[in-house]
Amino acid sequence: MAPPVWFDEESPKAEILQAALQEFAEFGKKGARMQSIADRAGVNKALLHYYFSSKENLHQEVLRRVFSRGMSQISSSFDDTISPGDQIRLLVRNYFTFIRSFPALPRLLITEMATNQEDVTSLLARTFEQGDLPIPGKLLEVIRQGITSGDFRPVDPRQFLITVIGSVVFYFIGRPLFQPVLHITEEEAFIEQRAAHLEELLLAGLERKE
Amino acid sequence: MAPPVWFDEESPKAEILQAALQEFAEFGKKGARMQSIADRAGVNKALLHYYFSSKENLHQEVLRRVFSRGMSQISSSFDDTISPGDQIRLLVRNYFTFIRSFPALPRLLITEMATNQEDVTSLLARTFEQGDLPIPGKLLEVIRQGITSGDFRPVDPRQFLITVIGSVVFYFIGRPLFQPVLHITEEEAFIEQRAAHLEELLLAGLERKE
DNA sequence: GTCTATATCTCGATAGAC
DNA sequence: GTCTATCGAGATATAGAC
Repeated sequence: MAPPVWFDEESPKAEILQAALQEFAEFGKKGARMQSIADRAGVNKALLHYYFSSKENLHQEVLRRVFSRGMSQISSSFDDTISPGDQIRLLVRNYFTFIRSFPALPRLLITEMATNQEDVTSLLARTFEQGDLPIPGKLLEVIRQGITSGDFRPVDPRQFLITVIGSVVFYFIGRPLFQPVLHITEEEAFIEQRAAHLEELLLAGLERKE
Repeated sequence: MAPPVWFDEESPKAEILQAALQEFAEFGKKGARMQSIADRAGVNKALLHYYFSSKENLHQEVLRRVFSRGMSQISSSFDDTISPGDQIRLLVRNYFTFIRSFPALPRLLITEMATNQEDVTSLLARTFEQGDLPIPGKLLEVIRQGITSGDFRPVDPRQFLITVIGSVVFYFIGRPLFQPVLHITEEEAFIEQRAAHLEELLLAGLERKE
């Protein structure tokens, strides 16, 4: 699968950001090489420093942009006119589709969460300040609605949120591992199936039994 | 929470392994520093090379030991005399408890999966050859049982497996992030609650509605 | 703004005394 | 077996020409 284009301007700056995104997602902050980023971007290594002054700073810039971009994309997942159950379905489906469209993103964030907790936390905090995050804000709200309307079991929305993100994201992190171990032959089909599986399983787990 | 002791012998070798485990879990293979491992272990840096010759090799040793240790611990989760539903409950509960007892483990493996896929894959392959892994082998079997007995919906066991691991593991990866963002004040209680939540949600999602 | 050349630094690894 | 001292590779960062 060809890497999706996130920074598609034709300026060198955009090329560098795109290349850096790839490199960081693949090797993590420490593992990434400035030379390699320069090569991918087709520019000189010194230019990276001209535009972003340091590797540290470049990394911050990439995270910041990808993150806010991702958030706004998720926002479109909500539709107040449908039932809580359908809203959850829609959200899971859209979140899955979004992550699928950029499978390197979970790795980028996970690696960051694992090694550089403060950075991500402060990044999140800053994003929070700029406006409401649909996740978790909106999701939590929908679950509370479903509980009061009697559609859902009385689950802790925070727990459910973590479960959704974890189960969606995890496949794309462990992908190269699952393929051999679980004998996944046709991956495209398996991924399609996974979207449906999560939608069904998570909703069934949430709904009250009658 | 104090880091659990995995290599509790008092030999320098064990001290180094324990320290390396912490360091690798925190920073990944590339990010880990031999000097820092030596400091944690309270030994000289040269000793690391004396015992393990290279960073690469030390890393391999840590992964190998932790992994086989973890696997044997999970094995005790199965009990053929109870219903498929209860077996799943038990498995989720035990798996959760195990991960909880060593929260650095997910990070160790995830960081590895994210940046160094080949290493983990080959490690898994080798573990496979030595005998059956309870996960996935035994879990897949239980699910198939439950489906034929009519207790479970006809889910793909592989999908369910990924969902279980992902949702259990994810909290411990993102922990430092969730606390501020989700306003988790009493973490011990939240973790207890999470075990119950996963048990309920995953089983409810799996069971056939009547 | 973009390049070449080079300085500087970090870190894994080794040599050698004890 | 354990330490001190140091080497050398590889990477970030900068100086300076164009």
